[in-house]
Amino acid sequence: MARGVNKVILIGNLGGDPETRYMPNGNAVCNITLATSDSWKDRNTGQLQERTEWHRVVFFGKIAEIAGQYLRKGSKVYIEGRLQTREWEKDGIKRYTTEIVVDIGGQMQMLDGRGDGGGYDQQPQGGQQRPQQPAPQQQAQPVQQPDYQRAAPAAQIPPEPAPAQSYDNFDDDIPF
Amino acid sequence: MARGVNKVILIGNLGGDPETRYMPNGNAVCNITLATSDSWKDRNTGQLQERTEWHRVVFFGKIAEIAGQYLRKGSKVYIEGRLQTREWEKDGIKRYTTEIVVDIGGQMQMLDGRGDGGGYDQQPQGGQQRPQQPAPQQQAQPVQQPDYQRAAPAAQIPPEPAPAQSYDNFDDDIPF
Amino acid sequence: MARGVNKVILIGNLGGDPETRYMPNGNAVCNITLATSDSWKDRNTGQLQERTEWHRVVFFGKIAEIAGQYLRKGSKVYIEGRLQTREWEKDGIKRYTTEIVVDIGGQMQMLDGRGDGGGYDQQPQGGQQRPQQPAPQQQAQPVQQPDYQRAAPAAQIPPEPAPAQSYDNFDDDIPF
Amino acid sequence: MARGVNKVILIGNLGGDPETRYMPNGNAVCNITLATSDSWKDRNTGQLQERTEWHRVVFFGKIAEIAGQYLRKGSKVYIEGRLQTREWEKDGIKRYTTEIVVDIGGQMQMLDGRGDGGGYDQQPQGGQQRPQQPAPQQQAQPVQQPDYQRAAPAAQIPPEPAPAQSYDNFDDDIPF
DNA sequence: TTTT
DNA sequence: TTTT
Repeated sequence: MARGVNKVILIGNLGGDPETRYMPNGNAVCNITLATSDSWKDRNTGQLQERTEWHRVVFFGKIAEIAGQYLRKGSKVYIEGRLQTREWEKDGIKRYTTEIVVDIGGQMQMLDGRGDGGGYDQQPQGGQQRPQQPAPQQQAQPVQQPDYQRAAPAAQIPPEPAPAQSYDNFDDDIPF
Repeated sequence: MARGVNKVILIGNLGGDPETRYMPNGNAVCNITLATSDSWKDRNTGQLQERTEWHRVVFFGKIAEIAGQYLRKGSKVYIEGRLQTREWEKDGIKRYTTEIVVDIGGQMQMLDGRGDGGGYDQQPQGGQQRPQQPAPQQQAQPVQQPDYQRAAPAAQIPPEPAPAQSYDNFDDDIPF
Repeated sequence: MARGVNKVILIGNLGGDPETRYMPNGNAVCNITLATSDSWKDRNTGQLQERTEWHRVVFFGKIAEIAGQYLRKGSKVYIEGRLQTREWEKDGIKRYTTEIVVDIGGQMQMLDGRGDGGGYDQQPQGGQQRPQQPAPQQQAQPVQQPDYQRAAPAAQIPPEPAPAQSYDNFDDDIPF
Repeated sequence: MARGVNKVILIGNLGGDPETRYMPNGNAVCNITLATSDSWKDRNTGQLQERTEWHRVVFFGKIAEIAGQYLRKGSKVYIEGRLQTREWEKDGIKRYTTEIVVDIGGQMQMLDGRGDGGGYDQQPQGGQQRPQQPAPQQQAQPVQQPDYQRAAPAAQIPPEPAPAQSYDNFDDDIPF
């Protein structure tokens, strides 16, 4: 149940390799940082400005395993998740960090054509090793290039023809 | 698995009561039409123009049951689904209809404060009756105001403090 | 120009009245906090859990004026913006706050049927007064229930007929 | 103004080269077809199924010129637009076609790393020639790899640190 | 810390 | 008609 909508959609590049860890129950958690960039012309100087926004993304569960396996530093990726802010403390001072959580309700889509992470290598990424005991059923699953969050579509789905619209009789009062 | 993203987000009002039917296997299918409206000033005449777009939305599965149960003509609703075009034939002529499919990968959120459909009555909606034999487990589920597609969130969730940003030292070259 | 996508979509309720201020150049800035809620059943205890996520939303420009004018504590609203993290300092310690920025590239949509803020009163909201000198042209604009970000649509817009799909010949291997 | 939300987000590949035409007033219109694919395992046979959905996308205005210039058959692209259904007639029979309209309120983002269309060549695309008389100002604009719909961001935007969350004390009742 |  |  929910009262509200909390949705984040990002397309960006990884600032570093993903970091995957495992919880005591065997569930995976994978962290990445994602850069999205804007550039615009300064109104006064006319100079081209650029600004990069960095996002903290955390994957949970099966999607975390695949993120850790296929993404690499530099990978371009589509992310759909939700905003979540958590509290932490340093030197007795409370701080807050906002993350984009991607779990069963989210989506991840690699955008590097090759089907790899677009990164440096394809070795299973380092970091904390998966505990061997728990959650053996997840290891068994041969994870291919995934989707997540995609139900099987309905029965038929033919392409949709129709003549291109004629705009010849349009006047100035139209679509833009 | 998916190679691509196919997402539709709508907020609008139902043009009529939902129509729910059941497939041979007991699964529910619910159809609604949804109106979204735009208005704008004609560039030439300066007159206020209005245009309503009508969308065909089809729910599948458990979310179809809840849509049929809670939505009514006039209800305001948030919909998240995917585009799908299907072929059909009339008088030997092929036609195509594009619908917004909402199933396990989608979301529905009622936006009428009361928690009912915002519509005329609250009687279980008519139309085809659910077959009594199949899928009895779904009848057992006491469906409250639903969400769908929402995993249990992470552990803590504190409000987030921070002073409002000072914009006093801003010049003209900013956010807009 | 952009290299990436940075989009946030929220539907929630305001935790308090909006706070509007004006920058030296006359541009408005409006801050709100928005709550989105999730509830779910604890897997172990079966108890219903609830968690509220609080979001800091900041409007800029014309949309800030309308947000400040129409939204109130408790208002339900649809927001489309982008994530942005800014640095600030307290007691010599750097902190970071993530906000959802809504400006010309974003959207706001009130979801309280009445067309008012759904809140307590309809008085022009207090807080910092608008400076009288700059940007007088914006005061002149009679702001109705707004949209933003909506181009005039194309010429015609008929409702769309088509027979409902027959699912009678479906087997178990379908849409969900 | 709008009463409702009508948003489509697609990531897919072009089925053919874009077709650009110009309206009498000099405004560009560009049509593409976009494929999004799903694959899933048949529940009964266990076989991998695939289904491609084809979308008709129409760009208007400046974004149409850039789409026509940079996109090619096979290009991967992110699209944000709105649903619109238009009526047309053939043999005295009314038909309806649903398109995704991308104009000033939408967005386009090329996802082929190279910065070209990812397609076959980079020659200015054929089709109807732009009329030389009207809208000369648009020809003057040196269109680079665009964004659209992106306002200049706020003043500062530093990266956001914080220690990675410790999940060691988590039990089974968490994020997924 | 990414990318073009 | 695309892509992997």
